[in-house]
Amino acid sequence: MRIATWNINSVRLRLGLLENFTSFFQPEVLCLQETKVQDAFFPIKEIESMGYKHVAYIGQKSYNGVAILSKYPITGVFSCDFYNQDRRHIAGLINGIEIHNFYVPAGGDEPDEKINPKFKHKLEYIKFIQKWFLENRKKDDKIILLGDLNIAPHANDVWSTKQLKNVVSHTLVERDLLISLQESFNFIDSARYFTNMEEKLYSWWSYRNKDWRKSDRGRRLDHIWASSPLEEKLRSVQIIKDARSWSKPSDHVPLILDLQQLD
DNA sequence: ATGGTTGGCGCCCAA
Repeated sequence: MRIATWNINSVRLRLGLLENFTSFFQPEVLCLQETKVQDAFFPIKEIESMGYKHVAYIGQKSYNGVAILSKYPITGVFSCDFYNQDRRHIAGLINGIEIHNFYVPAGGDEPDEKINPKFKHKLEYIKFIQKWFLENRKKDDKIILLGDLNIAPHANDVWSTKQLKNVVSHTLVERDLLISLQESFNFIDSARYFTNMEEKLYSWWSYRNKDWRKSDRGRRLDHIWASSPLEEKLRSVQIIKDARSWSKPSDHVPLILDLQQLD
């Protein structure tokens, strides 16, 4: 089974790119973040015509919004309001795996929770996710946790760990919280499972860099984690870097995880 | 140290 995640930064604006991506890479399951559309206006017909007959989505006007597009049935769909009314989470069961799609708050500019409520929100959001999994799920459940987690946890998940140490997404408090969430539930960081820690890995390049490929000031903000019962099923991970140079791109590129056919 | 760009919406906010 091929599972992908992509912060698409407006699903309606990028239906053409979505069509190109899905027809070329053929993910059976695709999780989107920042759909930026209310449910009444979600482009369900267009997405069904791309082959995704099972779609779960929850959105709001202008901001946030998440969706799961699937070629297999989705059951038990739910969304947690972890903190406020933001539409940042949707989950469902597909082929025996519970898939959790997250859009973690970006956290604003100032990495100080005393003066920046957005940063406080972000830290609390990660703690909330951790608490929820520890209280509601077991480590031997088959779970995929993926999405735009808006944190680059390791030194080589950013272009310069020194220059970004006080930049929201790579501060020590964020990195520690994300790694704590991962380790407390024995989640496997699938991209790092297949690529050693010394190698740079990015999934996001700012719109503000004129020549993003040349400067290559990226960050790995998007993740696909698997619970330990899925370890033997992990086959490969791809980060579709070329997507950043498509016409009218998202600032995030898709990640793809291939799992061995599940029985 | 600063500013750079994008999307959605509506005359600015969030990223």
